[in-house]
Amino acid sequence: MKNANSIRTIANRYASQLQLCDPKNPIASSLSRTVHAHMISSGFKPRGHILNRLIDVYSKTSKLIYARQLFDEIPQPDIVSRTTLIAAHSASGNLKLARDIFSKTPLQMRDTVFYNAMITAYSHNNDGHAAVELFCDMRRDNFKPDNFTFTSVLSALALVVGEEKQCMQMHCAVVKSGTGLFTSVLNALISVYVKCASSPFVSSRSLIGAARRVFDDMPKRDELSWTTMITGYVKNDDLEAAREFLDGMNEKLGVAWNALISGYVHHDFYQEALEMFRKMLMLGIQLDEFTYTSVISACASAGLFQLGKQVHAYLLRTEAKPTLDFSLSVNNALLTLYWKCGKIDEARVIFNQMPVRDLVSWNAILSAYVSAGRIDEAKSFFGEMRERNLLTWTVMISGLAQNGFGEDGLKLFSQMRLEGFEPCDYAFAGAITSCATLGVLGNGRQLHAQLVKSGYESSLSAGNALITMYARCGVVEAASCVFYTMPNVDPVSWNAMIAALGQHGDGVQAIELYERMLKKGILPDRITFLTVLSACSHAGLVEEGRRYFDSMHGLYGITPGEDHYARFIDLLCRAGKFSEAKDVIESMPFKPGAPIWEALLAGCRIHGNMDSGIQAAEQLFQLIPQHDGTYVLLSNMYATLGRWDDVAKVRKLMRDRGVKKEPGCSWIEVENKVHVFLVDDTVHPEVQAVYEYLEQLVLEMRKLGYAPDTKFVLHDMESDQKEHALSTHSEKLAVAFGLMKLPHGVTIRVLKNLRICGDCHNAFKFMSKVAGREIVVRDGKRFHHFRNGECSCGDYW
DNA sequence: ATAGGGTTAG
Repeated sequence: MKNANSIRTIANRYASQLQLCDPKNPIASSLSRTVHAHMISSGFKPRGHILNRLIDVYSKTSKLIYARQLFDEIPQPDIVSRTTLIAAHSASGNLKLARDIFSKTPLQMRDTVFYNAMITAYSHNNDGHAAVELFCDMRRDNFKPDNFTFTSVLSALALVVGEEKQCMQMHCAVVKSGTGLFTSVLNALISVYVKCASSPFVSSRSLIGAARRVFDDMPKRDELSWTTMITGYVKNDDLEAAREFLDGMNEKLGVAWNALISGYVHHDFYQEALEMFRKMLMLGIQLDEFTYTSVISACASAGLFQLGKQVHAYLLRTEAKPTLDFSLSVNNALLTLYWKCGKIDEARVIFNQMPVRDLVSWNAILSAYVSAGRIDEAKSFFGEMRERNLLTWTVMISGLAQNGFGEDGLKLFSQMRLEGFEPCDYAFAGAITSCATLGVLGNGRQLHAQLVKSGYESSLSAGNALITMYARCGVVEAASCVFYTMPNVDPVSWNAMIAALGQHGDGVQAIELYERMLKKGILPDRITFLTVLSACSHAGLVEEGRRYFDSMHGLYGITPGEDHYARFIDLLCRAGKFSEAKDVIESMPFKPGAPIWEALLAGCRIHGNMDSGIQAAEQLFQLIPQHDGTYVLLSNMYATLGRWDDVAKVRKLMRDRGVKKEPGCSWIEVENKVHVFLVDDTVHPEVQAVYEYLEQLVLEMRKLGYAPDTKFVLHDMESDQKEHALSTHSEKLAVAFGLMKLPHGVTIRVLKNLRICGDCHNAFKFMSKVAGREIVVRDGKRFHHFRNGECSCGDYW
């Protein structure tokens, strides 16, 4: 008897000692260990609620092993200890062990709390379906769900909900169960409605309305209720309603303010975001890492470098000791601020100094190098990365594509898949852009098919990339097909399609499309004008071009940049309006740079306007003496005038100055109508010989009855120094007729790419098919005749 | 309950 009493006293003492082991208490872990040790040394065997309490404390202070040990020593664990351990395993993320205990527990032993623990376990580990399923099992087995059950299952449902019906069913169940007065249940219900509203297959308005009604009918609201509604409106793009709610809140809760600030930032309302930040400061609302990261990110997107730095400085001054997590996210935002404001090296310094870095930090620096076109650094940085995600690959692929490394881009795209990443639509867009820069239609088509197969058919970014790809590969029809079947288009799509038409010489159609865009109420931007001006220039639409140029500032308030002026001048000069072009140059608000003089020189070359041409060339020699294009243009201008001595002089000048001719294309006009594309004439030091040869060919063309306005391509196969690919056609000049329909740039890309592959034969097959014209390739005495993708050979003369 | 990397058009 005495013994039993003393044991009870001891037990009570242990119980109260364990009461002190609140998991929030920093010494809880060691204290519980001490108490437990004392039990063992004094021979006290914990049982019942003391044992459960011990298990609970262990599991909540990340000493799960001890908890499990204790549990395993119990011959027949009661329902409380089982419940406790399920919660413990759930907290450590081990769903399997939790489910083991659950399934080994006989039905007659179970109770509602036990089910609640398992439902919560699923919910916390993001397995919404399992949680909902278990909830159904539980009701089927006649266990009565309580308010905790509903809170758990609703938060699980919020993870997976996709249909309005599910929301309504659960709502009914809540009402019937009589738990519809609990704030926590109703909060969870609101969040179910809100989450469902953001799913793409439902009408968000009616669901957010349902959430609103739940909110309005609540007997008691807490901070969470308000915040859930506010974030709900933010997520459903109704910032005004969110703002109304925030203003209706009595308490000024930082979380709610942060949510709205982030909403403003995501919708590009940077001023509003910053305004709220100022107000928070004024009202003395507690700022936290979320506030700082959002505000710095707002500054980054708005290009407010100084302000962003000030916010950071304020943070360092006021926050006593930011935790590592805190500084991580803020530093990540800071990295973006720096690189978006052009301070790439400074961003790298911050990166190096960061105490902790994560993938976000690495991706930010990768984007920095890519955005600056510093591809070598981007490549080596990418190589250093130990961990990569979809975003990493996407940034690198599109970075390569945009900087002219299409082949590398495609290689990386397939490597990415080999490493087990399913490309998202942005990744596809990058790969498609790679195809566009290479002019490889077959590859592009394949990607298009894969894109559709992966379910990204209606993706905006991929669609826009496809338009450009098809256009650059010479199939405008496919480009317009993509454009007209896209479910959603944006200004980028319009620009891409206008450019596609313009590049193909369909200037009138390009302009018509532009007019249609205006009628739809879409505002042109600076890129629209670049494309429209090029299109006019291409089609010789001087009046229209002038009108559009004037409307830029007059109607749309866009100040023309140097690139716009350059295109306008190009337009005027091609039309022979040199005096007007000079007036424009003089009226420009800035000193003319290289693009302006290049446009002038190009026009002079076409019209044989020697005086202005030389003048422009001299300016260019001063501005960019090593630029090969100037020499080519100048020598072509002399060639147009038949002044072969001067051509030779320019060539000599080029050699003396050590200017290397990049492989590429240029063209001259012979007798006003015949265009000749030259690809890399470095192997012909005597350029005169080439031109004489051309003249001879023109005569031959005439004899053969070709129309005098036919464009043809002169392609030197041998000139590709880096390649081994000396195919059958490699040593001679190849002349291709009938490429009018292929835009200049495409011709270069296709030739270059196929030449790299060493497959000239297929290059011409390809072109004959795409251009829909016949191509004749000279190869010594032999000729190859390409027609509609087929080839026949014969003797030339 | 709130935050921090990306894409497409010239």
